[in-house]
Amino acid sequence: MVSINKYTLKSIHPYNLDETLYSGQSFKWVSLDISNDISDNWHQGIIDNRRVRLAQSKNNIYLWTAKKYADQDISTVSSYLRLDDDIEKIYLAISKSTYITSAIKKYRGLHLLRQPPWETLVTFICSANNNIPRIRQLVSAMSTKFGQKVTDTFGTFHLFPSSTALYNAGEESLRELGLGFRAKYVYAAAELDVNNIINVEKLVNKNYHESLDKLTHIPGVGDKIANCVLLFSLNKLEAFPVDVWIKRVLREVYIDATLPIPDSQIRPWAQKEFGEYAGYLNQYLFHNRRLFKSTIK
DNA sequence: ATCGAACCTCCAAT
DNA sequence: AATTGGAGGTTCG
Repeated sequence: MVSINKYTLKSIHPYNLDETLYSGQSFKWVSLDISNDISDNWHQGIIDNRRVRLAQSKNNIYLWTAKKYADQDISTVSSYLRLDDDIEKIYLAISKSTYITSAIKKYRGLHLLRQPPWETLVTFICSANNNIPRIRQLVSAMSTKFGQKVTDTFGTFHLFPSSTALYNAGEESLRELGLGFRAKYVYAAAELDVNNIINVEKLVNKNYHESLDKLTHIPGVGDKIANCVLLFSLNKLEAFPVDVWIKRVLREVYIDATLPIPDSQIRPWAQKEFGEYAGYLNQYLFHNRRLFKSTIK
């Protein structure tokens, strides 16, 4: 009989688990239809090689896992959720407009994640010219087909496939999963990683600009996707992905005829304007503007 | 240098 | 019921 328990991860800073897990940084969390003494709103996901269940009540994050793995999982989850970010200090640094202070107020506790670099890279290559349900579908299909099968106390599941697994899979079978033109790019990224030419896992030790340069040398990875990888997995809080939503909100709030900035200069302009935590500001701008889309396009 | 179009696929909106 | 347009972008001409 395996012992399963719920563990508490105390957050000394405000945290909003729901907003964080579904804020377009990760595409593999699912909401469970299970309720128990702790919560009726559990989320299940995989971090590295471990499947975990998380819930929140007040300022406590709850981890539901086998006792045997508790220590390891607490440490993995704390890092993944960035529980140690001094978010109040970050709020002070990025509160540069009434628009952003109102977004912070609405989504207080929304955090960036610290995800595994390789799967973040592949996921965001798959995000190009694509919609969220399909990104989720592709990530799931790649895992089921090419990821290592694992059994835990909750049943069986598949890890996100390694670069070797995707390299061995080949471009054609990735195309068969529905990746389309992105199959070529994922395959190329796997090949560069396998041959030790560009290892995204190793970029965590490099600075922002060197990592950006390396990432954008991967086919299918431009400035936007590279900045997503830098921000969501490589711990570069100054990274600033400029997508259609960010462009929209910046033009609505900051940039206009009196401050004309060409598209190509938006990212460096924003980093200079918003500073070392520009990436956190980006996440709040994005989240706020995207959830507003049903009202105004 | 800069700027559209094309790119795979799926599906919601005509 | 068939067709078109677009989706959290990048590349190619």
